[in-house]
Amino acid sequence: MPELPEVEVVRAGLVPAATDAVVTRVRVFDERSLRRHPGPAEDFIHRLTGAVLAAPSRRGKYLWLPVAESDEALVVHLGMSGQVLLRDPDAEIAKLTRIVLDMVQPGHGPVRLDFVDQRIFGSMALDELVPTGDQPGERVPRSVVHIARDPLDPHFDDRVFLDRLARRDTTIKRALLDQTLVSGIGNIYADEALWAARIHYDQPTRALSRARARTLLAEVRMVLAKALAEGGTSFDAQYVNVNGASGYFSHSLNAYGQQGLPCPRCGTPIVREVFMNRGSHFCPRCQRIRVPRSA
DNA sequence: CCGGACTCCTGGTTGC
DNA sequence: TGCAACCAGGAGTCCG
Repeated sequence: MPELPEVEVVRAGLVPAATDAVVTRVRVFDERSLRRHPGPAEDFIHRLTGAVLAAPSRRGKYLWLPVAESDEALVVHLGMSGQVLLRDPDAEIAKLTRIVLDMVQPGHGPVRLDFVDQRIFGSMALDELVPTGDQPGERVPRSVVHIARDPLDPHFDDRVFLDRLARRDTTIKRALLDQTLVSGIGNIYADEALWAARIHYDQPTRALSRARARTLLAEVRMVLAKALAEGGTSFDAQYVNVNGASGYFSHSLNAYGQQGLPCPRCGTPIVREVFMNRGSHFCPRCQRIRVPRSA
């Protein structure tokens, strides 16, 4: 599942081909990929055709391409299975392609942007850019306003995050996956960061000390940065899958999907449990729920 | 504020 | 070999 590192790899991969590109043609093969667009496909096509795109931005798992000299942006969310591919305009269109943008980039020339999405949880949409309020001049799509900054954002405020976390009466993995508290973390990197910090996924946040919360945040950053470094080097220049088809960096996972395999730290078999309708992978020895003595 | 249930969706895998 | 059931889960919404 694309999480922050995968989306960032896509964003970075799009910079040379999409910045200053003119959209010359828009094809929508499946309108369900426009579920979040406020209008019919014809509206999407009409407004996007002829638009000049600016450098792509990202917050958490959301990616957007501002439309130059306008208050709009093309918002892309990859959902569970979305991919953004840059192709030669003459290349064959793959089976699960939902939307295709033909573009011309000065210097780069003609290029085709394919939005491929098997499960159609992802989407493209045109949305209004609005000020963030806390950073002068900064704008994000309206549909992204409620998303918290991600831990790799230079304006992410550790203290604010730790304060908000401390006030939450919930469990830690639920909090990590709450994109309005901290963004960019999905199921894989939540499990990986919790493993690294030796915290059980169902640990009540009320019983999590500030020191351990700080450690967890540091591990989240490390896990994201490491995946980003690996993903960032795994795709080459031009007409490649900018989504990095490299299996989401699965070669360096310690807990996610490792059920039955020995914990890299202590050798105890990793356990998988269902939590929040998804798998949670953890070491039953290294990661135990801790409760205060008074509780 | 919190959590649970439900919805969206389909290719690949599993099980009979 | 055939086919149905099951699984993966990001995120929004509704409800108690």
